[in-house]
Amino acid sequence: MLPIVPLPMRLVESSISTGQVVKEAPLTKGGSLSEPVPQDHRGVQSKEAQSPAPLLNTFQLEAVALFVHAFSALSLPRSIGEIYGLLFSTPEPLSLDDVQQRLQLSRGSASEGLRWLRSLGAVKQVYLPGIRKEHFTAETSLRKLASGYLRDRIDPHLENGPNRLNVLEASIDPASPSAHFERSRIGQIAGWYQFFGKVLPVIKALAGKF
Amino acid sequence: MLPIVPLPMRLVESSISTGQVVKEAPLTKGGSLSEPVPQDHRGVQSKEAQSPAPLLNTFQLEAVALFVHAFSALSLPRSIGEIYGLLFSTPEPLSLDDVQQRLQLSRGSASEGLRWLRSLGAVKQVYLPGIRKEHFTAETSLRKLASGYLRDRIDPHLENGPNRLNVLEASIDPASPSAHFERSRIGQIAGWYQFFGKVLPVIKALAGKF
DNA sequence: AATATTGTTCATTTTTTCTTGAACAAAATG
DNA sequence: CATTTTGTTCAAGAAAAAATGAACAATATT
Repeated sequence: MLPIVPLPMRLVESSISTGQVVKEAPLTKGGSLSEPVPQDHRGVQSKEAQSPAPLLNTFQLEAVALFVHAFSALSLPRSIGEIYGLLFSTPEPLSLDDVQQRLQLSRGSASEGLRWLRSLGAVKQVYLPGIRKEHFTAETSLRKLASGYLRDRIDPHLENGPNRLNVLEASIDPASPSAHFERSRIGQIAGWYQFFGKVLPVIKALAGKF
Repeated sequence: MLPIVPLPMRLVESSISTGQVVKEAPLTKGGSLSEPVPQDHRGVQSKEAQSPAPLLNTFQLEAVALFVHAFSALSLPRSIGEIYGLLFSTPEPLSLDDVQQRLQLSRGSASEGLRWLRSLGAVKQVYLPGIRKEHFTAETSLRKLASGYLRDRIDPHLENGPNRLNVLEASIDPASPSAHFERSRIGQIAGWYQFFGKVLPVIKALAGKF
């Protein structure tokens, strides 16, 4: 129940404890992200991989593993972590096709994952002159990452706060012996909302320095 | 994909927008948590419900709905939110059986849910003299709630930080043209860890005041 | 305008997570 | 020490979430 510290490991298994660098890629069909091809640290070929192995270098593999793991702390899907990790660890902007091919994702996952990351502000579009495909890079400013996440996933909950408190208040039967207790609970929740209203801006502000 | 603001609604549907108080309880078999029985705001009968309807009063129903919703923001299962919501909205300590019956949960869910909440520090055991069953109440101190959550779900990730950075560092091929870029990325991540190391204590401290 | 390229949507399938309930363990009672 | 009461565990089923891939839309190219 409730994996406190989930350890996702479908595409890539981090070498964090072993020292080895690469494990396997148990995909439905596809091949491994690292490959037979021994040491190949070319950058990113933004067009087509020609013969056998479009792959990730060891740094990219580890980065992907790291972000999959970190994102899982927020219960975000593996594909999201993979995409962000790849973009984060790659100097050049990548296209949808690049992402899809290198991570062996479906087109749908790559598209929706990129869209989600973009809407959060975790991925930026880069316009390359003379190139039709959209390209993307990772946003690495903690301020933007944090505020995007908080804005999309937390703020909406807080905005409903006052309304929710009213509903709770209205649900109290004044004739009930527990009415007093219930009102005190509402006060408790109101305090929590205050707390979040105070602390979220602080977090966003502090994040600006990193 | 990724419900930004999920709206769980299996047992209880909040009346937040409509003004009505209670909807339905589409359980596999069980009945509604509120009942035919019109207005019944008795407290909590800590022993056995005699005839037709062990139920929640309107305040409890709304509280359960609120916490199910709030917990879903953290991707916690509905049963957890229900249990916490019930304990939060009930003056008297409740036993495992109380919880199970009132929320129409399985024994397993109630037991594991309570255990998880206890381990987090969100639920306290209350020893009642002369009563064998363990009884529980909700912990409402934000400091305890927040620090328990952060301790269990976030801290472990941060503790691995240095190790993960080493792994990343080791994965860089110094001969690669991207080695410089990769090192800068590692610096970036190191900064993030610093940030969390700074901000988490601040959060815990601020929470102490609520 | 026909064709080719690029990107999104969404019904299905697959995977993961949650819930259930019965079997089991532990502790107290008579 | 047999029995009852209380609580946990875990295999199996149900539900929810995520991934897939083919159909579709939108845009650019010739």
